[in-house]
Amino acid sequence: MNIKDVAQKAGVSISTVSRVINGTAFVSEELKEKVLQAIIDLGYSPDYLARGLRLKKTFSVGMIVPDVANPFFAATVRGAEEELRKAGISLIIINTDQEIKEEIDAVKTMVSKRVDGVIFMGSGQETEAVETICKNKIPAVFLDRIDDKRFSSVVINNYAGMFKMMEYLYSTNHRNFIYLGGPEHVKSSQERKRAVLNFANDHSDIAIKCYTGEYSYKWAMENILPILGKEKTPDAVVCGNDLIAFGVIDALKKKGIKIPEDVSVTGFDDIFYAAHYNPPLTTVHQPNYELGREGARLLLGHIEYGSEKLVSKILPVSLVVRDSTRVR
Amino acid sequence: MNIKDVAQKAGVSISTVSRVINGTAFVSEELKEKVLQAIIDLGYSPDYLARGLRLKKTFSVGMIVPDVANPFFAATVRGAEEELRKAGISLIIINTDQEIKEEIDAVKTMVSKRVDGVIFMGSGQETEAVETICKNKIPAVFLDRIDDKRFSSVVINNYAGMFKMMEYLYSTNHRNFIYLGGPEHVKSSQERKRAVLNFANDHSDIAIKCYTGEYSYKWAMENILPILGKEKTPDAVVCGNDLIAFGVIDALKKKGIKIPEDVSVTGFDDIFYAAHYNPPLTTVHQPNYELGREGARLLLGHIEYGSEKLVSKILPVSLVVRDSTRVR
DNA sequence: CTGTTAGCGCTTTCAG
DNA sequence: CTGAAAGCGCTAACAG
Repeated sequence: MNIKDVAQKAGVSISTVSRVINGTAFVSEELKEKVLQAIIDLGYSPDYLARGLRLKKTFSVGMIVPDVANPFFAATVRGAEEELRKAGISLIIINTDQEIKEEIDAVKTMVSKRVDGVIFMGSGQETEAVETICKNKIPAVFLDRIDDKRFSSVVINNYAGMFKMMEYLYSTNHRNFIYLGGPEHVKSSQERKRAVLNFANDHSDIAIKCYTGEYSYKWAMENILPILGKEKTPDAVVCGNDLIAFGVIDALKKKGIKIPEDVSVTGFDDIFYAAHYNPPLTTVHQPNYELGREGARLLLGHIEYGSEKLVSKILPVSLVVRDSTRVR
Repeated sequence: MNIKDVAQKAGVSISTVSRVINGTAFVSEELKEKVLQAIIDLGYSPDYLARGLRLKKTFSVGMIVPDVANPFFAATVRGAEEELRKAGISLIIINTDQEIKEEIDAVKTMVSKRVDGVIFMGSGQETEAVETICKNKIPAVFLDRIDDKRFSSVVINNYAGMFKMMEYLYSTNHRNFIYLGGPEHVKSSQERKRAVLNFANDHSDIAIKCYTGEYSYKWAMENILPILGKEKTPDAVVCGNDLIAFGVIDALKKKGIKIPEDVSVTGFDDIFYAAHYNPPLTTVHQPNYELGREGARLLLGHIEYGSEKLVSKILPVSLVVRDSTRVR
């Protein structure tokens, strides 16, 4: 079932069929009618592979993401897919678990698939992967991670978010902090930590201890107690993201420590569950869905208009005060 | 940059290059060496479009899913992607929000993209979409929805899960129920409701009222209070899924009704947040990740081995008792 | 063991 | 306004 069959059935040439499908040239009403009818009769649908081969376009973009099962990334994927679909482009996703080898493989796959562009949410150590993208001149936009002058990116204002959080905690009389951050090599993680540190530096009455590890529930769960063991109990445990905060909360609760009565705990991301956790989490809201949308839009700009203009968009965040913190 | 360039650089014919890439025939060590070197020097990677056009394969499968941003589906997508990736196949996802029109469009896109297969999580009313899949002879497996004799499927044992829940509640002296279920036309929803009804029928001392709507937090939140207004307060509100349960919990809490002291609330799905909700939710655990994996495996069987054998796999579920229910 | 060649289904000159 | 034909990059006969 191909364009030839349609042409035959309609009694025209294949070029005519192509022309009515794509509207690339005028075709007399009469022939157009016949062709359209033949297409319906045969249930024909054009082969995007062949078209792509010819046009050097695949009408698909790849999204490289740490883990779709993580609610944080899921929303971003959804935003991107929706925006792309509007433009008639489909989304291929690959999960990397932030592993460098997987990221490289993912990019190679994208290259072979000849995707029209790539949306990349990387580990922050994706140098080889990035080089491959560069070498193959694939339009790409980076989300909330690396900041590489050669690419467009959209990032969330991690620094400002965490700074706001510190301001709030300070204003509610928290002075003694433990900071539990994400991986050292991840951009967002660095920014959040930098904000905490800078704020602390500006206030001589603040005491703070920083630990970094993974952006995960499990890591926090396993490490907060040992850490707490060797520090004096803080006023607040400030966490690099909500998952870490959840781990901290659960570990502390199990230990009989009350939140927020004994210690305040804060997160970052405001994933869906944050509002419903026990206790509801004070955190920084970030527009994940928007992140995906904006990324897709930027990429579309590069693809459709071949826009060479690099854009770095910064999405604003906002503080959400709930019940995991209290005035001291 | 194509196979011809490589051939030229290596001083061999394109077929030789093709042969070393695909290992489809013996090539002398000498030439193989040269070709491999040329590939590296040029940074060549084969064009899957062209290969696909020739082979009539795209090495990609489509996954049609209501909403990746929904944690329930996200895990399934992840499971499928992982399994598929192992087999060198990539995953194209499309969100439909369970809208029939979107489902049909999604299938059409898949047809045009000539995906090697489709994993479908539909609304339950996807007849036209299904017909299109049939007509185009696309290998497909259905997940947790429709049960159509023409396709393989993997479903979660919804009936057994909800039945277990009712048994548990009955054994803990709940007699008066309100059931808040998902959409009438969704298979999983029907099964869950059927279990509730059957159980109730077998026990003359049970009183129950059933309401159905959407599998969503919002719907539950908006509807539970009006419903409660016209019924006498039940021992338990049994919900079609966790999202509904969350909505119910939040609505009741806001109204000052205590859970589980005043009324027990149960969910279904055991999404990540269920364990951390306030209160932690008694629910039925289902293996979402496994669902995706199994679906992918079945599909791979159909694609790779052209297996015509239809398989219907039923994944077991288990009851998870937490703190949103109490013995009465 | 290696090279030549014919398509896969489509778009797009180039003629008419 | 319409058709014939070339060619996108690749694989797989077929011939040597």
